[in-house]
Amino acid sequence: MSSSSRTSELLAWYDRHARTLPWRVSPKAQAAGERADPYRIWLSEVMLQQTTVAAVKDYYLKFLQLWPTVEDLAKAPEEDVMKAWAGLGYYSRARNLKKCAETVEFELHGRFPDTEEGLCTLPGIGPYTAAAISAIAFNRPAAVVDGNVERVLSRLYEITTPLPNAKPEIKAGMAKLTPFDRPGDFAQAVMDLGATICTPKNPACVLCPWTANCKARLSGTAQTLPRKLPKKQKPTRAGSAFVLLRPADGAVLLRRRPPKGLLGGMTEVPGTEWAVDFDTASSLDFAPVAADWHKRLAVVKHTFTHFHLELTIWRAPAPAGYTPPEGHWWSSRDMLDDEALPTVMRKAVTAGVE
DNA sequence: AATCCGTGGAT
DNA sequence: TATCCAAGGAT
Repeated sequence: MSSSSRTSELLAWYDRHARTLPWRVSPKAQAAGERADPYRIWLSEVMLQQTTVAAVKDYYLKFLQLWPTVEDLAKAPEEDVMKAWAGLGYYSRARNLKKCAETVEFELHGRFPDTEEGLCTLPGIGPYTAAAISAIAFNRPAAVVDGNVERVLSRLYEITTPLPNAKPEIKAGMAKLTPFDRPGDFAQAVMDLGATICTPKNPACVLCPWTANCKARLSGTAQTLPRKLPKKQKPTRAGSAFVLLRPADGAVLLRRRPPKGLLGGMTEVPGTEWAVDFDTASSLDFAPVAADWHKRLAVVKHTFTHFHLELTIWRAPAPAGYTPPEGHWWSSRDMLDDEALPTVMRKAVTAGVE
């Protein structure tokens, strides 16, 4: 079995089973002359970083409607971009998305680089995304390696070296397999295979176009691959959040988080620091204003990438004559949906007002 | 090199 | 309920 034969078998499978996705130009449409738009491919790839297709779809369509071209996005207020991204997570992606759009529009005459090297210099574009854009949007034979490809190839070649140590070997294997003809379709084919057939648990090997020459399948180890280095457990941090309500209409006091770090640049209700050894008893020392604070019964629980959070929620009506300090503002109930509130803060607001 | 950075669905 | 993990990148 030559690698070129494997390649054509998978492309034939892709011609029949390619998923229909909003950002994808199907093999049939390509045959009819339609070409991928680099802006749309880039936008989808950034959104898809560490994020499921299902979670991305609505955000992608919303972004495309708000900003149909890289010029539109480059000229948009960053605040609007953060609001549109709110809830999707990994908010540095949104800030880098905006920066990248500005670079492409104002320094590169509105055109994305077509090589991996050129793409890699742009904010928010790393080795995976550069290869994906190069292959899918510009038809260049780049070796695209994401989590799906790592899983599929570690099984195909029965690579037992744990990730991430196995990455160079997998990258080399993908480079060997990737054809000069239809490299973008091939990359998407391997990713579709990983997403629909060669899944982490209970892979559907009987449906796989590569089943006959998959080493792990033949030796019965597919389920156990890829191996991964053990990850350390998450500590639990605690803190308090303060939901201050404007007596007249119930508007909620909000403020902006610092531009970098966790939830950087996003909107929040005022709160304490989050720490493992947090002392809830002293919470009110950190309240935005002296008021008639009452602790809510429900504690908001939320899990981030590297820690669990238990957030105690306090509520109070704003004292007479209170005006929001610098960097704070009132958000009326019907405006809350439009704020750049990350999910944990939506939970906090909900727990505070209900 | 190791750590930081969200979220929600599947199991 | 707890864990995994999904089209990773920046520092």
